Amino acid sequence: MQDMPKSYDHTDVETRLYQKWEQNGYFHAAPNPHKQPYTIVIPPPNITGKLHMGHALDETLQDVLTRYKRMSGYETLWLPGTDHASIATEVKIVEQMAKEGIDKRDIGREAFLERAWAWKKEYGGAIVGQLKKLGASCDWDRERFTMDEGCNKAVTKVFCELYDKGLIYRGDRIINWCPECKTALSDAEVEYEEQDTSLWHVRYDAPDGSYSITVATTRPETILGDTAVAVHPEDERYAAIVGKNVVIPVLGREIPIVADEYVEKDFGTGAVKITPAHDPNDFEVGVRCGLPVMRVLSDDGYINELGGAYAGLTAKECRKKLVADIDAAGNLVKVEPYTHNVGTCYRCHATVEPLVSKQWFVDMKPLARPAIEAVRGGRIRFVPERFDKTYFNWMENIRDWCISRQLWWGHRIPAYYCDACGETTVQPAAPAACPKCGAPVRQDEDVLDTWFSSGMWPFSTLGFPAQTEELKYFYPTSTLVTGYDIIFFWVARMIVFGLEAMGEIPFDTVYVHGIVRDEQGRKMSKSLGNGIDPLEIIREYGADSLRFSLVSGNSAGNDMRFYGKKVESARNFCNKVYNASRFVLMNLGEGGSCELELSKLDMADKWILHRLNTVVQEATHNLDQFDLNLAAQKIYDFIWTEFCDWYIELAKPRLYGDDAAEQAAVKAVLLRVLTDAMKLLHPFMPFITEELYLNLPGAEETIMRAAWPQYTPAFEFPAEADTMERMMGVIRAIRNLRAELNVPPAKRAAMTIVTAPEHIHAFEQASIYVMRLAGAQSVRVQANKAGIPQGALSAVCESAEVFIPLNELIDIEKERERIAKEVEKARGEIERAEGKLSNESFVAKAPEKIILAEREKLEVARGMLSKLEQRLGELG
RNA sequence: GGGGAUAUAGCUCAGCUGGUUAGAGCGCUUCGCUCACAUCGAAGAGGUCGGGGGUUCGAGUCCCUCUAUCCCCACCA
Repeated sequence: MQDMPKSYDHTDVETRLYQKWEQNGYFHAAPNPHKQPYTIVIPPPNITGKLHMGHALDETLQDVLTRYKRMSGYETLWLPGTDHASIATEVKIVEQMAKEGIDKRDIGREAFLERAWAWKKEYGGAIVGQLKKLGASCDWDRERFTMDEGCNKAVTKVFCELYDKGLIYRGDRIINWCPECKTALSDAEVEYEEQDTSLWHVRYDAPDGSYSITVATTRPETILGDTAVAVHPEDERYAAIVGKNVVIPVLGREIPIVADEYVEKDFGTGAVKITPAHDPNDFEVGVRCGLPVMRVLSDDGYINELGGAYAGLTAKECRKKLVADIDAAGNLVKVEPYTHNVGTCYRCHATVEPLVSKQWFVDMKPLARPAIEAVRGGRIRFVPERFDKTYFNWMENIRDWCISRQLWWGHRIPAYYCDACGETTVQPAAPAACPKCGAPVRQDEDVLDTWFSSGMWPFSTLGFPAQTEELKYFYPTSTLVTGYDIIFFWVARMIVFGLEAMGEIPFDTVYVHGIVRDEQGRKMSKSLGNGIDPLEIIREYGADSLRFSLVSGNSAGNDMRFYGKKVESARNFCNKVYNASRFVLMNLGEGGSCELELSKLDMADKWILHRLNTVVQEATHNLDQFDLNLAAQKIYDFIWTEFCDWYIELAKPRLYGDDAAEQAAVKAVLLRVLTDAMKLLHPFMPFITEELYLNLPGAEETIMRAAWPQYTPAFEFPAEADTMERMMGVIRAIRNLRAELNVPPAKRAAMTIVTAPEHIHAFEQASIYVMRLAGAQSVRVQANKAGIPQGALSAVCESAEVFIPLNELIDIEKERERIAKEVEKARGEIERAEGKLSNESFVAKAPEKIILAEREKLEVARGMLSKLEQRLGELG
């Protein structure tokens, strides 16, 4: 123990332990005799090959719960979300391809996949390594739970089942198209951002010029695809010309004027140009009015051959040129500035183009109903509760979900087309030939939305559709931890698919957290460059510090800011914990372990054990309620303030004394409290607690499998704890007096404590503490003021008055000021309590307990006031 | 347009089912390197809990309202 350095070296400990844990398999589920399943499922975050703060928060919260549950005797299974079809990994892979000079258009899909798998594993593995540095205990080595094996089967199976039920269909709809990624997107994947654009007003004239109609648009380039102009059926202004034609300016094409309820009479000119191929509302109008669909934009964002003279231009170029041409033709009525919400791709942030396209869709309404019911009926609970509103709001207004993607990464759609007869076959395994005509078939080139497959995570990772042992044992799982930004993408879909495929909820609790922002409260983002690399923080301050700072000081569901100072203070706490252990180990001496004998305990021992009991109960309760921050705060305060600042100091006089029995008792208490404190702290700070725990006598193989501290009835010492608190009050009062009057710390004095007769005995016993902690040379306890030297300083506190004969040090003016301040305080308190007690309805209606407490407070304050006033009188 | 959140010490935030003289960390002031720890210890200053109503014996905590800021969803060209 002598060779323990003075300050804690997290680098050494964390590096050593994480290697050891990996070797010993401690990162994996611990065996447990009770066989109570408890599973935490982790999300497929946007892994970029690099850990970011969002992950760190996610993983930390999950791991805190996992470790706590494990120590409480539950079996835990922590599934990695990192190997799934996460989008950003694909980005990484595409980057890799670019580096190797591979163009994804040039290579065959199968060949690509093979290489991509290899990269995927490499990058995924790197992430898991980083998570382990954070202390996160995930089961990466379960190869069969990876996407290509188990998950693909699950996804295919569910897809086919939904298809057979008619809930998945293929058709031409308006979808969101990302011209950058060249794929369709679901509504959820579109992010709207406000952009300053213009509103162009364009006049469409009658073929013979006898009438005209003006429409406004934010996307003039879509004029190329106009197939009608619409007005409201009851709009008298246009009633006469409905059914007639107008000519599209510049292009010269004639289109009809139609009437549809969708148009609002009072907005703009009351007339709208209709482009069914490029706007969802226009598409609907087109269906109702039987309009042709004319798509003028290609997949990569260029105007196609239907654009005539404009073909080959980008949408942006086309807009500029067409507007100029319309202006030249005299049909541009006006241009006004306009702010408009423009949809962008949540992945690449390119402006998405709504366009008509043949895609696969899920009919969500029938699937949403049971999913809503599961939450409404309380079978699934959101923590904090308010997020169920977000969930309902989305689920109740859900629309068909576009699930096909033209990406390179993902589960391939199990649909097979026959070019000969046009038959489509949907089944899990590829048919050898077309079941209808026997001709060869080809599989759909598209893959599924990553969130479609992620939605099956709770059971696809457990082997579904095979009825594996894991599936039977762990499904339904219990707790899901994720950020609120992922509720729609993932949580809602898991609930839907869980109920659909398994007939059971996937988990019973969704613990929702906020996002980590930078010091200014801004979202961390690549473009701002304000992201903070968790690994750098770990390197500098340690994983334990990072974890603790992420868990403490903020409540569930709320965003948090990342502060370097906060991590620093967590680091300081590590050092504190380390040094407290160092102190205990240095003093345990040879032989180590000592039995805790209740009969030998001193007042201070009983106090700290009593407090330990309370903290164990409260922290356990907080953890069960998912109030992780409250648990962390209580454990922190207990260790730092009560154990380190008070108990260790209280222990010293007896530890350094010559009474062997006393020493043994103190050592036993120190050991017990420290051991339990390490266990309580372990979920929050896994590395340092493991390290220190293993050094303690009586430690088991690892703290991870140690039992969570329990409430111990034998440690209930309310009376002694109360006396101890009183003594602490006395010590504080003396310290205050010494500090305020600038009494030199070295100046020790013979003090006299005057207190009520019933406290004399206990206070006498505790006098060694006053000597040690308040700088007393000797302490006398008595019920009256006999024998106290004239003009001694006096410190007044709730249960006693302490006299200190340091007459020569007295500065009358200062002392008067100090006492006046205290008098003020006491008077305030008396006024408050009297006010309450003189209120008849308070006395009549408030609970007995509260009234008694108020009377007690009043009593104490009055006692203090009279002593203080008397003292003031003595000072003249 | 619909839904939600937040407003508490200089800063960042806690405060569980209404009852403490309203807490923490950082910052600030004054002391102190006493043999676990200066990544420390001791003492202290600092808040009419956004404004206004209401319920209650009692409200930071419940209800209404106003103001400010933020988020999500939907979206009228």
